[in-house]
Amino acid sequence: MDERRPMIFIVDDDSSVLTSLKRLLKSSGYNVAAFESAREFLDSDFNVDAPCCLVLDVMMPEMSGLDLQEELLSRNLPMPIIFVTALYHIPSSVSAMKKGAIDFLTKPFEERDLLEAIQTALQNDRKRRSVSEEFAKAKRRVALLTPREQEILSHVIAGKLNKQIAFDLDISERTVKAHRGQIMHKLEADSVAEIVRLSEKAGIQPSTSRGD
Amino acid sequence: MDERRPMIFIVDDDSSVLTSLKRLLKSSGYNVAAFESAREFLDSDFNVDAPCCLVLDVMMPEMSGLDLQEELLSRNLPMPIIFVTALYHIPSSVSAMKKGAIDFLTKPFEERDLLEAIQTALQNDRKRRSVSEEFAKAKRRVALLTPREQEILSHVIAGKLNKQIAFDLDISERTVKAHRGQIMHKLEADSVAEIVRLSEKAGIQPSTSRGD
DNA sequence: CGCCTTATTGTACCAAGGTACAATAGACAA
DNA sequence: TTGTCTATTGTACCTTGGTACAATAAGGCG
Repeated sequence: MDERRPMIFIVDDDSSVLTSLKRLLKSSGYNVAAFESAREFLDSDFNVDAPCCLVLDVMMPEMSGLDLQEELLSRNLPMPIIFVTALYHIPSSVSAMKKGAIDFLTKPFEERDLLEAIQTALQNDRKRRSVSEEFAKAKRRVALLTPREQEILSHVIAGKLNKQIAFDLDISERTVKAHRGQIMHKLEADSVAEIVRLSEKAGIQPSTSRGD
Repeated sequence: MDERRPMIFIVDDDSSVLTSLKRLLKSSGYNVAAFESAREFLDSDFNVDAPCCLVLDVMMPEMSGLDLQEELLSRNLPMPIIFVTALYHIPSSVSAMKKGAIDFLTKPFEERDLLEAIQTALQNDRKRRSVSEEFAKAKRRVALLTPREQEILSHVIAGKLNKQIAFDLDISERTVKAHRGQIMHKLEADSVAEIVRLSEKAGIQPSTSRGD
């Protein structure tokens, strides 16, 4: 369970708010990086290898907090966002929440609420990271297989007999066995059950009777 | 893909709003049931077997829309909710969204926005129903197995050899084979891959080497 | 041109899964 | 008590999976 210290990014065009938030979060034990604009944040290296989240002001010149959220989504850069705003505009808050924001706090807000939201956000990010790591690991494993082996794999996890696979691919049963041996070895698995689960995590679809 | 006609529930203490919403939604082709209070709705038979959602007013005497949302959640009665409100209160909207509301519309709202939200809500409900039906189906299948058979099953989907299962449970390999045959037959499966997938859907955990 | 990877196949053998044809024993209900 | 369900086990046999011992052939690369 060794884990890097969580990192909180803050983006707010009001430098006094930025400073006080920074102080608050640092004193709460977080690593903090503060930015005065969305652009500045986007140009930074926010793709850190630690659980993180973004505390984001809504109203900012040039690129608003909502724009930044949109930008991160379209670039497929997952980042839990906690909005803070002095603007009381329900459609904004609803839109932000629909797009996955963790919370939407109106200034002035309780420190406790922000810290709680951050806890939630970090927990989300940890979860997302672990799921995505699981997925990547499974993909890496499967990537060790040759295309032909992956083809055989999709038949194996469909529960087909070697005989059937051989027929489907028009090769000998012996060849299927050879590939299958390679698959089990490369995936470091020693049962069909294991490779079924691994394949599911990797998103491999079982072949449907007809050649896929 | 035969499916019952979607059902929209409306709860609003303002009977004129209720009437006009009812008319709008009926004319859009939905079945509609309207209620003047949360309590009335809760006392009704809203557990229909069709995709549905709830259009819910926030401000109501006795039990507010948010209270009703909370009540449904705590009773584990899933129902996509679209809030409509004349109250401009961001924390309410954020809270509602955090608790899974589909949308939170402020009056007056565009008909189009409501209809779109309803589309989304119904799509959500269809998805939820299909997932939950898949789950129930898998559970029903597994429920056909005797406790002992389920025990064997958890070992089988862990990828264990009959020999190992026999050792773990201190029975003969022949007995394991007998149970295994029963399992395959009752689950109408003809490969380990199939029962691994079925078991996953049913939430059966593979046994960890030690007797579970 | 050799070397490596990949795909293919063969023979032979053993281990594992599955089943047909059984029997025994306990629990529980009609 | 009798019958059914469940769990258990045995013997014998066949199928399937897996592997050890290979060999052949095509394609890419230094």
